[in-house]
Amino acid sequence: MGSTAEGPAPSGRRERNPRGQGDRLRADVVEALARLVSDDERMRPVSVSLRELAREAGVTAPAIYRHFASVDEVAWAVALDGFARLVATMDEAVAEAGAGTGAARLIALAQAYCRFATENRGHFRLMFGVEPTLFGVPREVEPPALELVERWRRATSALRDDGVAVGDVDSAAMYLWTAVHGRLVLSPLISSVWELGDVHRFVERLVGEIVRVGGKR
Amino acid sequence: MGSTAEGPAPSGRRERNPRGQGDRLRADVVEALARLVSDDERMRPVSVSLRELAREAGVTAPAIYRHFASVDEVAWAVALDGFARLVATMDEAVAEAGAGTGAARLIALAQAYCRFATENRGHFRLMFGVEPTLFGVPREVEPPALELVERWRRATSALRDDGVAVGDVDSAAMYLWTAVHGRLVLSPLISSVWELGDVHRFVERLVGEIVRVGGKR
DNA sequence: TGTACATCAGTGAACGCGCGTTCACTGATGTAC
DNA sequence: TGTACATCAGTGAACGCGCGTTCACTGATGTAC
Repeated sequence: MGSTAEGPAPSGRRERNPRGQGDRLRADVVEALARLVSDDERMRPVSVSLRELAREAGVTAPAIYRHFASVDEVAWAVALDGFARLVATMDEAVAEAGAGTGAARLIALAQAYCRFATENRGHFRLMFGVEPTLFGVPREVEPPALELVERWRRATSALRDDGVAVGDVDSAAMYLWTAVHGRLVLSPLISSVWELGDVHRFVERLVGEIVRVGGKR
Repeated sequence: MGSTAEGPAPSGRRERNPRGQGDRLRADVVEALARLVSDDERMRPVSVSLRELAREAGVTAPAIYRHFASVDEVAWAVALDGFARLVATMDEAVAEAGAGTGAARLIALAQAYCRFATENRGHFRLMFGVEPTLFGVPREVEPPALELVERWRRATSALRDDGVAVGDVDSAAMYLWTAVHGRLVLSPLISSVWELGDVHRFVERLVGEIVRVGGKR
């Protein structure tokens, strides 16, 4: 799906793709939707029209049909792209922190998760919409989510490298993920109330508590 | 705002309201939107048209304008109603568990939160939309959210009644709320993966961990 | 090397539809005298 | 008690608009002979 820089990309007139590479429009359309959905200016709801999407991609509306049956399909592609990129980001973060302790790697993983969420709000919203549907079409969200589950689980069980007795790995991983995710989702509602510092400090505290509960072996 | 039973209400023809009570349509419209947004059959996205809303309320479109300037306003009313009802539900649950320990009351509070979320998915989605906007209109979400914050805080600090040394109340309350909320939001994605039992067991475990970390005084 | 043809990546016009919004109206109910 | 009037709670028709979708088309580029 390619890396989708969600920055302020130009949305002017496109130049036509060369012969063998019509699929490039597909990627362009996915990027266009990601841009629209994460546009802070307009703060639009998740609903986007096919014509608007075409405009953003610099193309006429019927051209979309060559690659997607509907806007729903594009939204699904954006979500899948988001999962792939989030997993890649988390893997990179863990690899970079490879030299440190297991706790350091877990913190790096969680912080990568938070960074992705704040830097790719459009993707994040599409991926984790409260409903198991995107634009009204039910999707099989679990398979991509499984990749995430695996990362949290691995990083949590790696705490054992420090000699921490992590009891139930699944339970601890779940606990960490849900707390981080909930904090990300709730933060706009309560940012001014609960002055717990930024998300990264929150993550460090959570991991610290898990380690403390587990205790040293 | 009245109690909005989100059940399968009839949406046929309305009979006109008597003279002094035109405001009853206002409540009817709010209920109609809550019904539409939480309609599992159609699983519609958050976007609803004013005409569709009018149909659901059994009224013609212009009649909406007497009470609301736009669908956004109705959505906001639904969200506010949801906050009020959630707070009321939590208060009731705590009152009912009043005889038990502080931990029991905290568990009752959290479980009431979960019950509301699963039984009022439409309200819940509107209240906690990832974006701090409803239908594109930015709203002052923090004031109603403050009521919730206060409840979590009070119930958490009440753990002291059991002799539990709750360190930083805000921190513990935040931790519990975000974990519960995140679990609710993520559950459709991972329900089959993480077999941690139902939400209520999850809540009990979370509270148990807080108590364990705090320890007895 | 030239030429006919096929394919590809879209365009532009057109359709019928539901939308938000306005406006003048209707008819039931209350109120003043 | 009767009657004129005001108000209230909506209706119904109409507007212009953007939408999703279809269709025939265009013109550039590759391929066969």
